[in-house]
Amino acid sequence: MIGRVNRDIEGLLADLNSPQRTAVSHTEGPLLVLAGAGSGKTRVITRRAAYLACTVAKPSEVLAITFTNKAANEMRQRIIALGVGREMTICTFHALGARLLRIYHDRADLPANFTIYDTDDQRKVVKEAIEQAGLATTNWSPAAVHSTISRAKNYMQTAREFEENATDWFQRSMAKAFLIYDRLLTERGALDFDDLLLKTAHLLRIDEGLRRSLESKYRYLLIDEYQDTNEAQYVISHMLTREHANICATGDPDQSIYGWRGADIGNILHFEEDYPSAKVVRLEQNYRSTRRILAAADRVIAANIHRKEKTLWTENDEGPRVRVVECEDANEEAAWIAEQIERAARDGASLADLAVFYRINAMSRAIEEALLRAGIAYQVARGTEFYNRKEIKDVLAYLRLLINPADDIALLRAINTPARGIGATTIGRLRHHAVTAGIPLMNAAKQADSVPGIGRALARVRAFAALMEELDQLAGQPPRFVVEQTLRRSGLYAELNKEAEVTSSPLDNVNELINAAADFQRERPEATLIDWLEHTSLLSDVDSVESGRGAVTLMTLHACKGLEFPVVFMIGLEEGTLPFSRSGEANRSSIEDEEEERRLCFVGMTRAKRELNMIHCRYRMFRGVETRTVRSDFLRALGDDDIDRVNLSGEPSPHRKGSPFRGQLPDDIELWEVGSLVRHPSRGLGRVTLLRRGLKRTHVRVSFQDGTDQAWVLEFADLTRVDYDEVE
DNA sequence: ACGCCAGAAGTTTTT
DNA sequence: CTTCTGGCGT
Repeated sequence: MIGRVNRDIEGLLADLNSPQRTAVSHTEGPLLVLAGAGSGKTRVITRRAAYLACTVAKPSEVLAITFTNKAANEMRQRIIALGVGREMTICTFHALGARLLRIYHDRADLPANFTIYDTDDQRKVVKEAIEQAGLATTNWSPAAVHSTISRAKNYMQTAREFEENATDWFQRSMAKAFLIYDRLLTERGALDFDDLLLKTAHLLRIDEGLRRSLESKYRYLLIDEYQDTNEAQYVISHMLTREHANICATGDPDQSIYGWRGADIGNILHFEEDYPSAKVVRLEQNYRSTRRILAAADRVIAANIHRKEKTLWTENDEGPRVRVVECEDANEEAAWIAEQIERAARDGASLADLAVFYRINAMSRAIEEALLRAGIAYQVARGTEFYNRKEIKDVLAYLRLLINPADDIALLRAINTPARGIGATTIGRLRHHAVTAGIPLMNAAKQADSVPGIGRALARVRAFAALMEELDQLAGQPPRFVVEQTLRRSGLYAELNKEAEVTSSPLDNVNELINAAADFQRERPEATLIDWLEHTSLLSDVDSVESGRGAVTLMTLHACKGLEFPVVFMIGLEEGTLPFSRSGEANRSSIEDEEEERRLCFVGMTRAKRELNMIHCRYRMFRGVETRTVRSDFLRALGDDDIDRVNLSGEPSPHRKGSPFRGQLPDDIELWEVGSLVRHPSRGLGRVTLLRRGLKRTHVRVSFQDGTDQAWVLEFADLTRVDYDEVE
């Protein structure tokens, strides 16, 4: 027996390089693995988890936290393949939070059946909160308020604290909405995504007994993508390792791309200060990409100032040159990619080897159309989209209401879908009754008899309440069965069948939902409806990506993190798109934002194993208007040597001298000052109100004659200075 | 109560 | 170019 285990341990270390081996065999105490792109990090983590389970720990004592469910599943498969039991806990921070809060709900002061609200639901609640706070939704966009709330929660700031820190009317109003938002969630027994982390972190802080017992249960903690953890996740990981300090963080500061949602790159940069006894291992040998790809990626990332120097090297061959392609517009871009893919396929490549990355989801459309036209199979990494479909949300609303009758958002969706003749007036009356009695809408519906003025609708509301009670009898059955019965008994199925003469896709989708429930049940035979709903709420976009499906993969640059493909196409290498900036808010794009964009570009480039194509268009549609673009500064960083530059649009390059779009400061820049008169081709005459010379760019703000303001990066603004005497 | 139409509004990235 | 909203008509 001992002999066998020893052989296994040998096997776990056998084909690793020296730093990898150090990381895998380090068992006790804090460990930081700074793993450059393609340096075999996944291999190290899985081996290390298995190594722990073969030497110092029981599998159930190892907790591994990954960034996505997909990563968790793959890791689990690999560990099982290494011959280690299935008892290891491998999940995302959010899933861990959901699980702990579900088990220890009474300590966390939550109902056992709490619902997890998705972005859509969260926004609806925010909207209600804004209204109840007496603010106008015209001035206070739910999306903006929501993102402020979310940001605060990511920093573990409660609504109360937010209120205490509010200095002006604007912040006090925001605090008001925040407080109401949280109250509404509580009333409905609902948590948002941020709460899953926040409440878990809070629980571990206040309940020392629980913290201790969890810490000793999970004696070894592994956290992947540590550079993308936020404050709440940081607290959770520290609470779980306070005494044994067996924390292994892996990540790469150069791949930190979630700062906008509260991720703090400082967590990984200051790991050694948090754990002075930390062992630090650097993985710098890249096994993934060709030398040329690596060199190109390095040239891009090297421009970041706030950075720990790191040298990635490889023994791989040089490979073909990186290609930079200029297209006329998005259609040409898409057509060219389709053509390249066709050719690659003819040459024997598998479609699964090819991927297209873009900065924003909206950019997938043109590519999809071109691939469709060419008859090329593709998959878009947008797993959550399926669950955002109307017909799917309709079914889920019933299920959520079954689990949690206090979920008013779910009731409002289900009560008149399919149409039962319960309209706005009746719902208004139910609402009023619910608010007066301080009860959820579902209870109000059950007491419809005592709702004043309900009239003819009484019978209909009663029928709905009866339906829910009938379904409630089934709620303990396996998910698949409940889904099916809900579809049948609610009348949704009949409705979709009727519609199917026009479009069958909604019907197909709900059937797909039944399959999804069945699959889940097969994976976890003991799973309840609650488990399945939780699972569906925590799905992420990449989770739907399957390798080996024989299809080209389309995804955002954020979604591609952690993956690799032999051939990569990156599109939209244009200022404003990559790096992304919101138009008219040039003054908001800070150095930090710009560096994060550069890291995003770096992440995309380092996914490529053999061929990397970076494409930019001279024109791109923006809100239905064809807009002139400027090549991304990231392409300039690549230089000209050793790069294949392809120009598909035969026309003269627009970047010649004299063009206002050349991305250079105007020749007479020294004459520009605040107060200068300038002319813009479409906006007319204006006056410079701000001129700020940054490290790399000059920002300018202009106030026009019509009273409007506009901010630009001067290099890219189509402005010319006008002398006073010209104007008179 | 519900469907249709016109007008406005809005687009990062995600658990 | 879409997607959502709100108002109006049936």
